[in-house]
Amino acid sequence: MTAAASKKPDHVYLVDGSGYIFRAFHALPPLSRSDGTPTNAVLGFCNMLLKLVEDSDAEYIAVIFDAGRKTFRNDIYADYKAHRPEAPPELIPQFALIREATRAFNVSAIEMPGYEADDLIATYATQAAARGNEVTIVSSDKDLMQLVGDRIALFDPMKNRKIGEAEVLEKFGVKPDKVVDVQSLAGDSSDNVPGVPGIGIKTAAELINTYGDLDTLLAKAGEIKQPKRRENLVNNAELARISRDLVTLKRDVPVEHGLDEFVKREIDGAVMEFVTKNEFRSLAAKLNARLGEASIKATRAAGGFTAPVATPSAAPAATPSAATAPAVKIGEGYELVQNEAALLRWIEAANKSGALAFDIETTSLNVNEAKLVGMSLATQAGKACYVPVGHIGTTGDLLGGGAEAPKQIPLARAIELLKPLLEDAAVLKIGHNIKYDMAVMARYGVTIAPIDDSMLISYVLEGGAHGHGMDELSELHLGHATIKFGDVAGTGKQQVTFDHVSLDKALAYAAEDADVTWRLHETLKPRLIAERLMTIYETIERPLIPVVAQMERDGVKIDAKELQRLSQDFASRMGEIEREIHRIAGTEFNVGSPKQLGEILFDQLKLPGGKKGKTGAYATGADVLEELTVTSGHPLPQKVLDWRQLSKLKSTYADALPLAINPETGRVHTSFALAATSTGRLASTDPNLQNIPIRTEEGRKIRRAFVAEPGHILLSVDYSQIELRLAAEMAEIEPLKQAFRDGADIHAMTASQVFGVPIEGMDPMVRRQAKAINFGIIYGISAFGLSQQLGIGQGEAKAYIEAYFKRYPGIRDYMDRMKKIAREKGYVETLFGRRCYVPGINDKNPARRSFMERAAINAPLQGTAADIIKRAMIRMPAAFAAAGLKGRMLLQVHDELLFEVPVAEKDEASRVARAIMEGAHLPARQISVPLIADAGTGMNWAEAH
DNA sequence: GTGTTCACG
DNA sequence: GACGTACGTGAACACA
Repeated sequence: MTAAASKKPDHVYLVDGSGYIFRAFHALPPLSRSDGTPTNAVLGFCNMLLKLVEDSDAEYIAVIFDAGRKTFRNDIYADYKAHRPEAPPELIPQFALIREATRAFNVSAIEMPGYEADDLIATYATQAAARGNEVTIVSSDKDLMQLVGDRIALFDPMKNRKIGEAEVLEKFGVKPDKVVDVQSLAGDSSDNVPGVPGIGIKTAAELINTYGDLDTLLAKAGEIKQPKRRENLVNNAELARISRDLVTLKRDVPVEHGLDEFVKREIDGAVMEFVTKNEFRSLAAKLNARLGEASIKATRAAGGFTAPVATPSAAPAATPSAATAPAVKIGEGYELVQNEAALLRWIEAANKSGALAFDIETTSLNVNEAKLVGMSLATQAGKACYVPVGHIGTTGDLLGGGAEAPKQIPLARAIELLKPLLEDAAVLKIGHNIKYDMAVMARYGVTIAPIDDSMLISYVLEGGAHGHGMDELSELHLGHATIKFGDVAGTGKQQVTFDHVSLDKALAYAAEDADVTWRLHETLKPRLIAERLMTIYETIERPLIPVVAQMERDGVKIDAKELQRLSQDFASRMGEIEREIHRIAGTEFNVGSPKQLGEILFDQLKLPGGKKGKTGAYATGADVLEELTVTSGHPLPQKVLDWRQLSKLKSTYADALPLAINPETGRVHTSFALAATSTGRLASTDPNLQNIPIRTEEGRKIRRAFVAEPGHILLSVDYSQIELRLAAEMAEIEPLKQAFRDGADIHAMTASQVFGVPIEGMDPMVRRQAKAINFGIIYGISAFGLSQQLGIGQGEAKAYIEAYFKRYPGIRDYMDRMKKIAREKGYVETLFGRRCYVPGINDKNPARRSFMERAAINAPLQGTAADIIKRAMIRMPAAFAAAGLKGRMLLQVHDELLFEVPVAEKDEASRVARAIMEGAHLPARQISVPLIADAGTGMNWAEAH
């Protein structure tokens, strides 16, 4: 035994497998294998286990599971855990997989019928502590807190923090040995432990601290002053005792396996089979590297090499202390940089390494309002620092306790020192959503280049599979729970801006972000080559960053006065309509409440129909109200529709947009999200300028408030029918392609081909139906969808689709092909090779599956169109410059680009923009139908369109 | 925080 | 044939 030989006691890790799976399942984004089996919790578990095996000082490891729902506690109290809902269906297959994973990692998986995992953990922890071992229980279950002691600690793998005596005291208000007493009184609604009514944790702790323990308290319950509390305690003493039996963990379970069986074993090749089967690509890469390393070491050792083997990470791994295990690497050893000498050392290190991860902290997520508070740098995994430049001390409470502004390098000086590095062409700057850092730093006169972006790399690799925020990716690829912003700056009303955060907290948070960014880059960048996605990243996503950043910075001019006039007009008309609605309904109610409206329409007025959705509320959407106008002839639904339109226009646009005007520039600066959609499109937020009204006359009034500077005009250039053209191309619909080449009326042609009517003198209704079919093709047509769109029966819709397929067999082939590819690979591809993941394509729920199938059909079309306009955007600034144009590109709305150009440039700018857009696919791809872009100009956006 | 509704492509 | 639908977004509001 090693225990006797070494001074340090052996370290035993007991992992609460059942607890982990529930928490990981809810904390991690949904992921699944290409056969549809969900795997998010399994991947989280594997990452956690790997870290434990590789990075901790564990001598013994076991994972403990619940064997079944029924335990001896049900004999004590039949309702124990009775309220527990059934596990969600996506979780169920993961239980078995996690046991499988445990064995694949060569770790003991322990369970025992009749006992909960918690009891087994209590038993083993007690045994191990008794023989002098140190015990870490990996779990965030508060029920295990009663076990904490000198030799036993908890480690919360989701929050990545140790739970010792201090944390238990914080949670329960008592030391670990009294936790049971507090729980017996307070009860636990999630486990259905009754406790004493009216007593929560706060009160329970107060009582136990006064009386010492539960028995003494119950014996002296009569002395308690508060009458209600006294009565409850006296009457429910037995309930408290039963509760105690329920929450007290059994430390003497007659276990079948001894601690010695848990001795840590090395991971071997068996694990690869498991991770491959479950399609854990980045984990496989990590394991491959480690297994390779291990086998090299073994070979060298066998060959008698005596020289030390160099490891890739230069820093020797520190021996993990009990306080921080098992997450030793991320989050440790960061440096707070408060003087120039220290900063210069980091700059030198970055120059040497040729790359640095860079991240800034500011007072706002909004680029234009953000003030720089600090910068963090990482120059290798685990080597990171934080440079505060704008901290203004902490705000104290009423008793004081606030702190003075801390020592830091003056902002201007820090920027002066860092600017050459950030602009150095020989040093790669890696950021996570670096567009933000670039935009803020640009305001301080720094132009960051060259760049890489770990968020966009992740987006190119796995767009549509999950989100790409740093927190989520850290969990996914590094198995590390990052410190959350709310953890350092507070949440809700107490949240403060980062300049008020204390330096120690700021260091831990900010330096970790740079460290994690570095590691994500290290993990993900090589995959771009391995998975043949480097081209998408290097020719589309990365070059788009500065282009979009410039558009955001330029912003668009808005006529606030005009919007205020519109708002007043809308308000007065809404008031009139509202009075009429109340008069017709016979009661006053909130027209804006779908619930109240539904009750008025269907319960009170007894209008026909009235379908309740899954939440039990009547549906009152526009389609329902329009239908109701026809079927009932009642005037109310139309009034509500009118009111809703005005209400939408007023609150979302007329009132909100003026508030978004930046006082310094006098313009509105949206933010384009580069990694938000599953298809490659951009998304616009804060405010969303991609959904400014245009379809109705009232709505167009809003668009008129988007104006050009004096001496300028707005130029709008949009692709004509781009997705349908791409459908013709990608589905090889020859007649459709020919029609586009001929510049024919595409919908009339479809009508002619499908319904067999001549184009000359065609009924507009017939053309309209054909148009709906053409749109349907892009969306992954369904009989139901088409019937809804056209207001016809499903049978009729089905017949149309059949006719279409018969006429154009290519489209059916295309649809089947996309579904097959999505099922087999989990993603579909655009013409340019962008992957669009379609998770859930193999779902056993047919509704969800159909949904994902239609997404798989649509994504290559929508995504290719997105690729093309992005290529155009990237070329636009240079094309304008080459033509001597001063015009600026302001907005992108999926198939449209909006420019602001000097009046004199009107024609030339239109010509250049159209040429760039129409040739954007070249030379990378040839498309056998022409891409057409139409240009329009005007004093405002409505005129230009 | 979730669901409904509606603005856009 | 099941099951609930056209694809992709973001913001405001009501309600829990």
